[in-house]
Amino acid sequence: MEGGTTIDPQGGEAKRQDGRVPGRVPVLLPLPLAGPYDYAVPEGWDATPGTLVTAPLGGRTLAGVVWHGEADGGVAAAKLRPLSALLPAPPMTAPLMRFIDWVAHWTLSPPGAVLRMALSVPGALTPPPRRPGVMLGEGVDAASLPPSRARVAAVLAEAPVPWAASDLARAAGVGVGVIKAMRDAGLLIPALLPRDAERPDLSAGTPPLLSPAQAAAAASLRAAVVRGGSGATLLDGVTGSGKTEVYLEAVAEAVARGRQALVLLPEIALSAQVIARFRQRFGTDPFVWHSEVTGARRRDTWRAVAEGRAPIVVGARSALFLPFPDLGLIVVDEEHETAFKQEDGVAYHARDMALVRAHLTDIPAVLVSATPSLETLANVERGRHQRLHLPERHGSAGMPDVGVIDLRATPPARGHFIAPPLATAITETLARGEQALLFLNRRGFAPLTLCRACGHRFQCPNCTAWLVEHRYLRRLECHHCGHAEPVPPACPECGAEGSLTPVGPGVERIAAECRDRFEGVRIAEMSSDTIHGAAGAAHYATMIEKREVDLIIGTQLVAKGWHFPHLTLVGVVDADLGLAGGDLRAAERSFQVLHQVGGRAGRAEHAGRVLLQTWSPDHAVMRALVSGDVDRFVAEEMEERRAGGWPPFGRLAAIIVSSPDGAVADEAASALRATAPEGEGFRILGPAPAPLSILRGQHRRRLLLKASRGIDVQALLGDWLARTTVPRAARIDVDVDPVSFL
DNA sequence: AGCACGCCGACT
DNA sequence: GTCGGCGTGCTC
Repeated sequence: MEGGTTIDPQGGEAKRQDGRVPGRVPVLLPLPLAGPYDYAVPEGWDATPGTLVTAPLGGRTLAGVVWHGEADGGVAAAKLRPLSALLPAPPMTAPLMRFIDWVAHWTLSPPGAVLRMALSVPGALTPPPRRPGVMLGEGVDAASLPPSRARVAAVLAEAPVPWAASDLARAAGVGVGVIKAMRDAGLLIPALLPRDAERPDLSAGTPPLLSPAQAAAAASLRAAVVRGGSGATLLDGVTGSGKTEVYLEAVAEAVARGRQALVLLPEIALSAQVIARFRQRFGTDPFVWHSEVTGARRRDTWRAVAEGRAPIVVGARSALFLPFPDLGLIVVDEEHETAFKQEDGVAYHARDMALVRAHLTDIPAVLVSATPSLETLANVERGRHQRLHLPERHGSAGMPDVGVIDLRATPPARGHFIAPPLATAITETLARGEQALLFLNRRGFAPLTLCRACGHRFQCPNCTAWLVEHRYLRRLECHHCGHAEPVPPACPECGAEGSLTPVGPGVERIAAECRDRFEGVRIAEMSSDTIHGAAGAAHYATMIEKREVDLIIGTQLVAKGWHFPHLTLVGVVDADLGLAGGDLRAAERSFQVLHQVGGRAGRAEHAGRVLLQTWSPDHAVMRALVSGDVDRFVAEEMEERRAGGWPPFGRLAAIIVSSPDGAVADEAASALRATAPEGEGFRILGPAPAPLSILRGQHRRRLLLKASRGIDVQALLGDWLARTTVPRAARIDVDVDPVSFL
């Protein structure tokens, strides 16, 4: 619709009623600039909002998006440079542009920094070149050819379209060499392959057999998809209650209506087994998106999403910024996982932003978890989310029997970490021919190495952290910055030989202890040090399933995305580990992890057993795990948060000051303290050194804004930071709704 | 984010 | 006398 024009008294340029000036458009570039830049539109070009363009900036040419809203007009017409080109890519939709602005505002990031996440696909903005293939040459007579060439000709006669050489060779049952030779002989002529233009067929899969409870939940979610419009639903139920089947029905409904569905998973849970469930349900692989999808695959996937050819995308948090033209549903599985929180760059929480994108797109969202976050439960209480609760599935083994081992009463022997009751349980389990799992969320052999002669402790040169011994690699590693050094033969401080002592356990050390204690035991050590990629994971899964392993010793990696049918005992080596540090969510998170890893125990016929080694068996987390009274734990935890004004009943934002120079960091932090706003309903806490006060060579200080829910945190922070001048050499990062307090 | 411009140390 | 270190500032 053409807007009428008025005269702009300032600039003298004709301005239409929509605020846009003919021949001038705002363009958002994928850079951390304060906002869009204005460009001149060459005569006859159609540069409506959302159009992907290239534009000159300084000496280079960048891809960007013609933004919505008014051109800023503050830049003189004479200074404008013309757009370089219109990109042959589908335009960005209005809801995605609004989403990008929203995320930028929420996180106090420049909008261009957010756009960068949506355009982080080099090469995808122009269509890929069509790939070469072959067709049958004119007048080629199959009858006159030798047998293998004749078979190729027959295939081409049957389907006279361009074929990729490899596909043709396979179809004809010949080697690619034959195809090549025929092409060289002129029997086959080059022909470009058509572009992928089809949405894959999703009807070949197997619809599941649902329990009545599942069917009811699925019907409810399907109805929400059919109805359209925004609204979030929490789908919860214990492991094995069949949540995945239920939300896959909602996905099925969305794609059956020709729309797209996005399923977000924490990166760690994007295992081959999860992808396989989608394949089984829909008969074809979903489009997968995460940080390790690179190169041509990444480009093709982005393009397929943008062109609407990708009906189902399963991805990690960054998939939230994909350019879906017709998104109909967003599912966030493992909703409680902290891996959804992006810490560096634009600090956003993918679960929360998924709710925003769904709202702005006017489509439903589903949050899925066996142990929902308090944030989500609070939203259910407030009536903002619906809740669908799945009961335990009929005929399933039920919850494992959870017990604590009080380390005060029955401590492990000196230099050991497995207490007698756990050792006994392992022995019994293995004697029955069943498998056991020992969980310890700590990689390496020992988290600290010290010299018995002089007390020297090995510390990271770049971080406030101990170096972790990795015995197989004979290295000391920092788990924060990647620094690594060989284990020295003598103490670097006092020169004593043979005096270095490991302190505390990591999974490697637990494995060593088990090899000593359980004669002939076959151990699988599972951590990010031993499992590389999907193939590695599959290898372990097969080995365990075929019972080539008796004892699994693993980090958090074993907690998710696995099904171990012969596993009946889970031992948690240090159940207190996650509770240290005074983190706001330590108890909640600890409960979630232990609940999840405990869920690995048990098989179809009978419940498994979980043993928690702890120094504080009376802690609320242990009591909740033992009693299985999750509701009570949640209620108590909620009450504590409510009383203290903590999230989800109050709001937090962290202001992180960092500098290579500690004094500069202090100075900047004091400057912020001095200009800190004061008023009703909020407080500024700090500055304090961050628990990891030096990280990757950066000295860090933290301030915390704690506010009641009515406070406009963004406005408060924006104003505060604008008023404050900090030393050049200091960097200020804001993390709204922080998850980590490190 | 790049890229240019701009002032102080080790080289021919 | 220069080459070049990266601090600071700008790009519609």
